[in-house]
Amino acid sequence: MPQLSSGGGDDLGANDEMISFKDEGEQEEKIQENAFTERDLADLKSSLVNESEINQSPNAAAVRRAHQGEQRDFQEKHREHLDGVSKHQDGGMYKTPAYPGYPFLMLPDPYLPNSSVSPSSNKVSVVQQSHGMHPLSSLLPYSNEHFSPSPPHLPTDMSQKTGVHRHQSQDLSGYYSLPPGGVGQITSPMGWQSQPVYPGLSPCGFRQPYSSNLPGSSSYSRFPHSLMLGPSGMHPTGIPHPAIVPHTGKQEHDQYDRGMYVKQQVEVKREKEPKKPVIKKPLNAFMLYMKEMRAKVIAECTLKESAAINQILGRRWHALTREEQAKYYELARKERQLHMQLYPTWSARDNYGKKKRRKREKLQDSNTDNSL
DNA sequence: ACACCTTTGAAGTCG
DNA sequence: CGACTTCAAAGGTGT
Repeated sequence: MPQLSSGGGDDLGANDEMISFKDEGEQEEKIQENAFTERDLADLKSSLVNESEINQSPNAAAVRRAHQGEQRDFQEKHREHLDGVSKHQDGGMYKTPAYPGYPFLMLPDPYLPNSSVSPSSNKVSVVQQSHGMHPLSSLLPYSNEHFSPSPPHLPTDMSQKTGVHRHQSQDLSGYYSLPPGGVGQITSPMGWQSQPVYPGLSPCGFRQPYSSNLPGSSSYSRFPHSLMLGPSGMHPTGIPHPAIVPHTGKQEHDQYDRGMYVKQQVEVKREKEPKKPVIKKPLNAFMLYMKEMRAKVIAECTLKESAAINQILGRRWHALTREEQAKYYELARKERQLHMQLYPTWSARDNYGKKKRRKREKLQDSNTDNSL
């Protein structure tokens, strides 16, 4: 498991099984397509192999359905793909320009092992613009300069655990023009608004039947300026902060993904006294990947159960190359940095006990039992 | 209404 | 320092 945060020693460049895909150009494109198909087939195989173990879970039926759906889908896709490959010259299922609207990945990847990564090598199938705007759009404002100081393969400031200080305005100001006073007027070139930055995009040739699923508000920057937020976590501009959930007793996971504007405005009216907003944890690499890929998996597998989807995504995550994963690790790292910058006093501890209260109570019960 | 499921990774806690 | 726990997203499902 590649851990970029593990001190930079991770030899992301030391690609073992994927090294054979390093060819450039069209050849690589074809090969990557094949790789994708093979990966999916591997997934398919593993799903078949793992079926017995999956059956043991309560979600077995759902998962089985998921796998069957995936299997069916993959088989069809594979068939199509084979046809496509034979016809392929100007792009098959995964055309090169499939990600024209994903600026972040269009950026050079100096933090990747092979900074020579060509645009085509960025054709991470996972990174498609299925949303109105990329969920990680908060990171779009990051400039290349931010990446540059880091070693080609790993940033030196990866040591959040060891050395990252909460205040890194110096660091951040490199790509966020921070006022002396702190995180102020961070202006994003993309804006946080989910403008149809990539209008009509249908990358990867994937159908996008999720318009209802992907409202315009789905991808605001996760961490805009908290300091500018109003009492309800609302940015003065009217843009809510994705990491801040108005405390409504129960945390709304989808607060920022589904009509949160309206929702929050209604709540603002309803709630007269400002309640303490809940600042959520920054998403890790896998969470970012899941967020990105969920819709795709749903489309492919006609699944809805998140548990099953997450299983698939977990397998696909492992099937990713290190380079592909590295992008998400880097995004996650930046999310954490930004989170730290925006909420210097926040700690993950703050949200402890808000979800698994029962477990804790259970533990406490057992403790008290022991003490008795 | 709310916990659970399911995944990985980060961060917190504890011994 | 290692092992363990909790939370982050998501939405169907079960109580």
